[in-house]
Amino acid sequence: MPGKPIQDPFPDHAHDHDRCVKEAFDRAEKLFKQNGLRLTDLRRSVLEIIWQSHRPIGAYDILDRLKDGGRRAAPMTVYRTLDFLMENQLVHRLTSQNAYIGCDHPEESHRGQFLICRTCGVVGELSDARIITAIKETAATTGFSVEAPVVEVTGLCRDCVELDGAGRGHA
Amino acid sequence: MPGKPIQDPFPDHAHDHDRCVKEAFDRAEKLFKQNGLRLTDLRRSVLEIIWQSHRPIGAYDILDRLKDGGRRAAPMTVYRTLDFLMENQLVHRLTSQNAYIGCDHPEESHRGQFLICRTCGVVGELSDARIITAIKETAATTGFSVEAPVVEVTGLCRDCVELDGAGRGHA
DNA sequence: GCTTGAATTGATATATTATAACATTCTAGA
DNA sequence: TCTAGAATGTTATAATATATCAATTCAAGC
Repeated sequence: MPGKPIQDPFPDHAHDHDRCVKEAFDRAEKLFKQNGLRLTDLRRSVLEIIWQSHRPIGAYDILDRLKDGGRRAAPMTVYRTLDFLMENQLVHRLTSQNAYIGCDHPEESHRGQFLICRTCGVVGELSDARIITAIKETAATTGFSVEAPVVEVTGLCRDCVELDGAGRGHA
Repeated sequence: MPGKPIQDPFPDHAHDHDRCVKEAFDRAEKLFKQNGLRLTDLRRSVLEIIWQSHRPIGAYDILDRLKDGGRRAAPMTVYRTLDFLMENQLVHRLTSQNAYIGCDHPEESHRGQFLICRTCGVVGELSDARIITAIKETAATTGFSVEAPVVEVTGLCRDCVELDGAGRGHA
């Protein structure tokens, strides 16, 4: 069994998730400092909730967890915070899931392409030039100029393929 | 100015839309006959409403038009009918728009890739093997097995690019 | 420290999209 | 004609998202 490559976009079921979270916060803090943004308690909490797993989470689930954490909150609270985090590329919205996922490279402006495991729910983000090129060139044959490609792919992740889609929970 | 190629997936702003509608119905009738499905008044009406333009239409807008047409209807009526039409590939759902669009090749089981013009709202459907291949192969590098790729691309269509995004209404 | 304006958050209401559950009607075939 | 299954009607509600205005907090300059 080969280990997970360094640059593998898809989190292994047995990876060190605490490290993911720590790195996500480090990146966020750096980004906020650089851009003069405020990393408020609310934003920090929402980001933390989103990074509790590699599964997309819905706005109302985020809301519930905020309340569990003792914070007064309404839907607007969550949506506003999500909008802010998305503007700064710390979070992406998966339109096919009505749910939100953390992004591990907020520095670069991008939309990303997402692999969503049907069984375990884990999401991996790609940034593949070949996919984008194929879309742009195909679109161009009909004169269409691409601005915002949405690519969200459901299927089975490496680990769930091995389990033949039996599935099991994990971070 | 070159004319629109025969197989162009993107409808020209000045195309003969009556012909689109007629052909859509011909295809639907053929499909229903072949598969022993019932092309009821309701299904026919919904299909007709959807084909009134090449722009995606929301379920509640369909509902309104059904009512305008003198039909009693509730949201369920529309959603059930949409589900049926989607099962039979006569209609696709655009997840990024929460809206529905007619499909001109229901014979083949497929998901399609969509070009959505930000300005005029018109949608063109692609079936490009290269895009799918790029997605599958990239996914495979991380062991991910693709089942249902969602590709929805917003941008500017040929006509709106020429107008520099000024836009104007049409079928 | 104080003031002030902008950013952030709170709070209330409502819009939009979609599904659940059960009743009734229609239709094709025995 | 009868009947079973398909289709539609009906009512209620869930799930997702936005609009609006008020209150609070924060950072910068005085």
